[in-house]
Amino acid sequence: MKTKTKNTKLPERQAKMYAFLSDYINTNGFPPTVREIGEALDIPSTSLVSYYLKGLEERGMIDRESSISRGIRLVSDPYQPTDFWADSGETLSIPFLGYIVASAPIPVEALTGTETVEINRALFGRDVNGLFALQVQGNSMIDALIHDGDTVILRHQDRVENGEMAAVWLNSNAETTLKKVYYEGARVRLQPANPTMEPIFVPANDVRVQGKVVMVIRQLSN
Amino acid sequence: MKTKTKNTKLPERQAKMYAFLSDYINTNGFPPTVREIGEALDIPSTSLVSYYLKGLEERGMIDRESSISRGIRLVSDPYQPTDFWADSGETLSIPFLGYIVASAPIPVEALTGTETVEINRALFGRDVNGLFALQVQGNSMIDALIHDGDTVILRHQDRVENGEMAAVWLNSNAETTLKKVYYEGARVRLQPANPTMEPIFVPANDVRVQGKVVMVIRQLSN
DNA sequence: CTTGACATAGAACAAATGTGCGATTATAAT
DNA sequence: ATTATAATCGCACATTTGTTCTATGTCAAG
Repeated sequence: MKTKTKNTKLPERQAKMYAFLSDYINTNGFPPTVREIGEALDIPSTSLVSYYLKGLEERGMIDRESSISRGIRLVSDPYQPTDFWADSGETLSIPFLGYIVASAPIPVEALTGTETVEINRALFGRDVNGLFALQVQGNSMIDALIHDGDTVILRHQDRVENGEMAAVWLNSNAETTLKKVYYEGARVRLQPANPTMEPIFVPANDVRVQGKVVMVIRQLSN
Repeated sequence: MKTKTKNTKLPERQAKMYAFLSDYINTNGFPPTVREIGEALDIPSTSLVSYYLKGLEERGMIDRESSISRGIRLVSDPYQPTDFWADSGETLSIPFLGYIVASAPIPVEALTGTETVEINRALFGRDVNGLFALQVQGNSMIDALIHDGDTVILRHQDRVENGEMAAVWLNSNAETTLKKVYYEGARVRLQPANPTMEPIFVPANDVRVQGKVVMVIRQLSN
């Protein structure tokens, strides 16, 4: 029996819509029309798009000018006409999504914050897409050489290469951790960055990669 | 930044129009309509606005999507968000002195020419003097949660406040290490950043502070 | 004065676009 | 089962909006 693979119904659609809006504005420099949104998200009626749009507006995620075409504005976004990641030449503005704690998955959907982390582009490679920043809370990731208060910058992706450090969600343990990931057939080896610590092994279907760790920044007293 | 009149002088009307476009987009998050432009600039006919718009497009100042409403995009608008991290484009060039290894003191002079590490000024406080960067070699500082290859940024000073992380040279041990420093009378307690590890105690005259750790940056596969 | 490029109106038009509303279906609560 | 609520669909409608076409005005060069 086939189902519609809909685990989350309410926020899912809205989140996708917001993502599309953000993406569209980035690439085009102006917001999409109601119909364009519908086409992109397979919403066949314009009124349904309106419906969702109203929802997003009520949540304070977007801002609209009534009756005017393309009158959508992302509230949480300082709308750079050129790029959401605010690639202003030298500096990258990486959205700061919140905190990463061992006891909860990474808040992927909650990209409502206006906060950003300013990093020099020179520190990154050419691919600066999908980056986001989290601040580590607690010392539970000390085996990844990550300290309480550190800022980690990740690239959102659900698959990493062998040996890359990733934020992974362990279903059975119900926790998020930062480890080097090695796929070894049906199981996955999670290797702490600290070479003096032992790896752990979990079934492959138990890990969910939430993003690849690209950088760790520790700011101390200044 | 401001646009200057170049070899081809931009007609007054078009310059004003470009300014208006920029302003409108920054204010509203989406471009204006032909008629809105007309109203703002006292151009009574839409066709005349089109006329100017075409001119701007031919000059490569704007980009348009034909036939779609508000399909205007500024080609080179250096829009700076004034409210956020103003001046976030500022970059600090921190001299890169070389490598820090456990077995040797920190080099005092910059070695190969003028290598620098580019860091965003926003990440630092106001005092940006005496900063220098070192790259950590080896895993000997793992108790400071510092990984092989990490870049540490230090401020050159020979005295730190209690609890601050510093690069210290231990005379008797003949090694450099990164530890939190606590002056306790005649002796100094060197506390690893990793709270699970035990501190070590050394005579006060045995430690030589080489600099205060201001930041740690770990770059991973990108 | 004539010519011709440039600037300007004005209006008509087709397409694009946001909105409203009734009708239908799904979901959850009672 | 029944009811209430949320989700969904279609479609018509009224504007909004970009384009085009014709006509006119300006002004410097020939």
